[in-house]
Order: sequence, then structure tokens, then C-alpha cells
Amino acid sequence: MSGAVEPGRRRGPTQRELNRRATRRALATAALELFASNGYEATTVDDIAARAGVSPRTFFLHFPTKAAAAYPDHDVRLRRFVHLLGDPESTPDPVARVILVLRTTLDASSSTRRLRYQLMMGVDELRDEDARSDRDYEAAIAEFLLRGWGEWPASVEARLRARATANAMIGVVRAALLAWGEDDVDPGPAAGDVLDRLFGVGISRPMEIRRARPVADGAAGRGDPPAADVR
Amino acid sequence: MSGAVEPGRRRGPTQRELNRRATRRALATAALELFASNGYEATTVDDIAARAGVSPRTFFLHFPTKAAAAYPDHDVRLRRFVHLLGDPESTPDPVARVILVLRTTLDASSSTRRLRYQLMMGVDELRDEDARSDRDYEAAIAEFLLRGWGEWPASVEARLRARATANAMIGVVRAALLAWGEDDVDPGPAAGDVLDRLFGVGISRPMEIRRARPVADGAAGRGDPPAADVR
DNA sequence: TGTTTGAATGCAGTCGGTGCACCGATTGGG
DNA sequence: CCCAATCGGTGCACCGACTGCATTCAAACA
Repeated sequence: MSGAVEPGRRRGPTQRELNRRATRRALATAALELFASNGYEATTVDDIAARAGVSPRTFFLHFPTKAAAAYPDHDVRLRRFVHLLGDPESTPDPVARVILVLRTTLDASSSTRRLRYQLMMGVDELRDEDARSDRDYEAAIAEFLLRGWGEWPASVEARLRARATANAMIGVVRAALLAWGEDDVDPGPAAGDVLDRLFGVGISRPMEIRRARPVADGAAGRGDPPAADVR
Repeated sequence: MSGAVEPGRRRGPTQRELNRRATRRALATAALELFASNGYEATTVDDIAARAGVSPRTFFLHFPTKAAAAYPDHDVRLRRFVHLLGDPESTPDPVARVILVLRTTLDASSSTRRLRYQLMMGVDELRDEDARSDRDYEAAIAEFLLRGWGEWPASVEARLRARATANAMIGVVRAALLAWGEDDVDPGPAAGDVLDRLFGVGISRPMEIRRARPVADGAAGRGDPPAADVR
């Protein structure tokens, strides 16, 4: 009865892990609330820790910087994104696929999320954090493109092409998100259309995202990611 | 004889201004040397100030952050860039013009500059600073495009289009610069070619840059900018 | 010459972030 | 069921970036 791991029966997270996640979550929400109400600069890490009911030292056990607390689920989203991208072998045109996924990812935009986004973009340090996260997306896209083009390992030219393409795409997405924040332009279609025109791809409509099957790479997948979300 | 500013006769900078520039320069070079020899993190602001022979407090009179000292001439370069862009009225296709200018700007790449660039890109905080400066270029390009398109003031769609275009371009340039840093790919042609393909523009060769005439907007120009430089 | 300006300074203090030693609860093994 | 290892959380001392404020001194100017 001690926990032999039967295959197919997933062993739940330990109590320690649960507690850990709880404090992390508490810190993240406390941070967000304080950022929203008092402003980013006016909020000290001590404030956040106090509100979350933990020691200040603990904060840095969960987030490397104050700014990072504003993007608590970056890695989850990134994983989700890569996951949506899926297997490069399966797509005839990797570029089109990336555009599709980007459009889809951007299509879920709630108004509270918009407020949060506006808040972030108004603070230099958080914009930096955002740009930093973009680099991860860029890397993911570039790698996907290279694999999709059958260039792996990649030549110098192919790497340049892939990165340039990825960066250009990210750039368009940034613009769309900015427009979303400032003028309430729906970022999904906006980015999608511009990307289509730029890369000469045919019309691409958002894909179905509910219950996407995990990619078949055998790794211990953490279950199906929930619906996509804005960035 | 008090200072009636005769037109055509430019009044030299005051002694104070010269001193100021001197200390600023001393700080910048001290910073760069220390960053290069000891690494960015290992270098304290006090070190920089000491090497520049100036009080630590003075550092922050010239640069807002430690990282900013690594990009002491950002505004000069930006001005130069805008200046090269020139009058939007004069160009049939603003996009082509931007590409031309970008290519030209990137074409001047020295090997010491490359070392410096590699150094920068290896440090997260300096990459952030770099990304921050990119935002200024993006804004400049976007505005130029809008004016060139005759969209001023701009509609929401036009703004999105302009910003998306500008961001995409900057993205390609980033990729080219990265390739330059990692694989010694000449960034000017690399970025130019990709941009040409992406935006469907005809072949664009680097423009003549020596002694470009100042833009005729009457403002007290600080004289002709010297030859263009990498970013 | 005398007054004003403003760059540079010194000082005290805030805040973000780290290394370290330690505590105490969960965990897993016997 | 108990013991030992583990590991998240804590307190403390500390560093370095950055700021506000009052002061100084040389350049600018009338």
C-alpha cells in the first residue's frame, strides 16, 4: 500500500508539493493585487510576502525577481504553446502552422486580462520581463521552423532564416497586443491577418483548441493543458 | 556682445558643457572597460566612478542605471537613424526606404564592436537594455511609415499596420545581429535580404552615407552626424 | 565685481536580492 | 511505528543599485 506506481494510475503530488504550490500561488496573487492597487514601484517585496502570509525571504524561494511574480505561469504558457505547435513532421508548411497557433493563442482575450496587460505595459520593468519571455517564444518558434524545414542540425543560413522569421512573427504579435491594450483591437485576428499578408499564407482560421492531444514524445506529460490563453 | 545668437554663426558649447561631456565620457569608457575585463555583474557602480575619478553619486547624474552606461550614445544613434530616414515625402515606398536605411546602418560592423556586442548579449540585464532601445527604433520606424503612407494622424488600423511592420523589421534585424554575434554573418546584407524577401521589395543596396545633409526641419541641429554605425 | 547657476559631492537611507545556518514538518524506509 | 533524511520556510547579516537632500565650488553672466 506504500505507493507502487502502477502505470496508468498517476501518482498525485506530495503534500509538500501542494503546500509549495499554495504559497507560490499566494505570493503571485498577493503580488498582482498589490501591483494593481498600489502600483508596481510602490509595492515592496516585503509587502507581497506579508500579504501572502510568509516571510520575505520566502518570496525569493519562488521567484527570482520582483517582476517575475507578475508572470507566475510563464513556463506553463510556454509549454502550452510548444505543445500546440505539436509535431513539425505533420505540417506541410511550418510557417502557416505557427501563424495558426499564434492566432489561436491570441484569440482568448478577457477584459480582466486586458487590464492586467495594460498595467504591465505601463511599467518599464515589467515590459522588460515581457520582452524576456518573448525570447523564449522566439526560440521555440525558431526551433520548430528548423525542424519543420528538415534542417536539423541547422546550417548558419537556416538558423538566421528561422530566427528572423520567428522574430518577425513575435514582432507582429507584440504590435497586435499593443493595439489590443490601447485600442481594444482583437489581437488574434489582427496579428493573424498581418502575418498572413506578410508571409503570403492563405487565410488561416483559429484552430480548435479544446482537448488537444498531448504530443507523442513519451515524456511524462503533465496532462492536457487547459484552453489556450493570451500569451 | 552678450550672446545674441547670430544666424549662421554657431555658438560653441560652454565650458561647463564641455566638462560635463568629459565626465560622462570618462564614466562611459570606464564602465565599458570594467565590464569587458571583470564582467558586468562583478563591476560595481563605485568601481566605475572610481576609475573615472569621480564620486559614485555623480554616476547617477549621467546615467539612470548601471546598464545605461553600456549604451552611452543611444540617443545619438537614434537621432542619426531618424536623420538617415529623412523626409518621408521624398520616398515612393516608405517600407523600401526603411529597409535601405536599416541595411545601411547595419553595414558598418567592426570586429571590436562585435566583441562588445557579444559581451552585451551575454548579460541578461544588458539584453534588456538593448531591447529597450529597440522600442525607440520601432517607434521611429512606425511613425515614419505612417507619415510616408500619408496617414497622419493615424487610424487604429494604420497604427497597427505600421507598428506590426516596424516590429517585424526590428525582429529581423535582431536576428541578423544575433547571427553576427554568433556566426559572424554580416548583419547588413543578411537583414536586408530577409527583409526584401519578407516585404516583397526589389533589391536594395546600401546607400551612400557619408555627409548626409541634415534634415531641413530648422531645429538647432547638432551638426552632421558622423558615419553610421552598428545600432 | 558680485550674483547666480548648476555640476559634483557626501551622507543617510530604501529596497531588491543573496549566502548561510537553522527549524520543523513531511516523507519514506526499516 | 519510529527514525533519519529531506526540504520548504525562516531569521540574520550583508551587498549593491539607486534616491533625496543639503552643501560646495567653479563657471557664467550682468
